[in-house]
Amino acid sequence: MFHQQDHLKSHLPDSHTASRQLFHCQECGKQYNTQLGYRRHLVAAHSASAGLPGSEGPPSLLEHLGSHIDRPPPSEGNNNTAVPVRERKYSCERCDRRFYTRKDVRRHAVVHTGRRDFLCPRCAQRFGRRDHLTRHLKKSHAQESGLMPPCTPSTPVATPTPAPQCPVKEEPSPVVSDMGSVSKEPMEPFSRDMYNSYPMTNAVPGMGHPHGLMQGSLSSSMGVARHMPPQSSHHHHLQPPVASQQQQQQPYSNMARYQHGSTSYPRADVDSFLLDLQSVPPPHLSAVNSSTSTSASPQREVLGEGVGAASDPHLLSRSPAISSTELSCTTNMDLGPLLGFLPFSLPPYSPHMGMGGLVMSYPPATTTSPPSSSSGLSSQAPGPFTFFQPSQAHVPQGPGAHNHSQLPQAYSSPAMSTASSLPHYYQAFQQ
DNA sequence: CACTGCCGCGACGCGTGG
DNA sequence: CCACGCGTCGCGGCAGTG
Repeated sequence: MFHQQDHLKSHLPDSHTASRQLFHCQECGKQYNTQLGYRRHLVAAHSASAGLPGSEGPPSLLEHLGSHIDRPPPSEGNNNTAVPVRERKYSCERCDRRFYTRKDVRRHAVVHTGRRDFLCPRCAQRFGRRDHLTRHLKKSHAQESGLMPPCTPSTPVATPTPAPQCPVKEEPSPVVSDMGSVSKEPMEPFSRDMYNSYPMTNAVPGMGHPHGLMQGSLSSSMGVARHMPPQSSHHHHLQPPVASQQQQQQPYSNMARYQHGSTSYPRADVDSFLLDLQSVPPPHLSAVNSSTSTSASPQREVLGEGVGAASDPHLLSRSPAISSTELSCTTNMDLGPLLGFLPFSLPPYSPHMGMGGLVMSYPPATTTSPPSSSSGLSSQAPGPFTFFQPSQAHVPQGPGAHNHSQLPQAYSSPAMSTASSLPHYYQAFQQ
């Protein structure tokens, strides 16, 4: 709703076209989707330094951040302070940032890897940390889920999936490349190594790198379907100058909007996409996984199967039986792009998802539920969808059954076999 | 020591009032 | 067109637990 016409005008170009202008900070190279954002940045980050010396050129974002972080805290300023100085003895190999604890360093690694293994089952947003996903769910989907924040143990678990988290192991997220641009140096080598195991963009088309997705189905389903008038669909292919440059790293056409700090896809876009998705028969999903997840990307194995697969995620993920059920639904549509995309970026937006393994119980009310069904997806989709599955490990539980014990296997892939038993963070380091 | 989750801060996108 | 305020996300610090 826009009360003024000019508001609508300004809204449209900004929010629904890929061709919108990007604002580039000359000093640090950061990009902004909005002029406001750019201005704020200038004020906050460079107003003071405008006249200051010291800028030896545009520092990378990480370096820039590091400069702040490494700066001794106020109390630390003086060595003579009564308060014992706490030192950050653990430093990041990739950016020299220092942390108080080792675990902080590990967690920090996500910044470099750009990995976002935690996928929101409800909106396809991805997060690099579990707690971020938790927070997101609580804040953004609390009411939707109606029940509660999925994460809460209190959740009545019809389905053994208390945890909404769906670690999607594997896949370099769009952010990664973004990160690379931001933190030039440290990032480069690292990310490369990091993703050796999973070829980034083109190597494995089937993998459905998010980018690919964006270009293909996603873009079409997203912008075109709802936000954009049919004629404007071409916007998705337009590249902002900056974006084009990035495109090498990130195949997405729309990348520009999605990168930059926040990985989150514009909600509106996501919503529309999801809606679109709903309109599409779920079957494609199944098709996808068979083609992509299992074969194309071994790594991206299923995490854990939802309820059905609970007993044996592995089986589920590859189970022919399952696929057969899925196949029954398959259509002839060329879902390649979409499929590829799905696993990484979007969960099938349907109630089914929830049922399957997601921790959260979605309101059954979801209007458009593809016929195929509820039982279907959750149980059947071993493929990409499994990503959405809650690591059922959480559920049943016992102390023994815990993420780490089960998920890893699920994740395991030839390439990452060693990582399988490792915690998420460790996996991030796997090379 | 590892892992998880909460908290606070800073930053950005977006909608809206002036 | 500009500026403000809100909502959300990224990130680091840190406490709790096993």
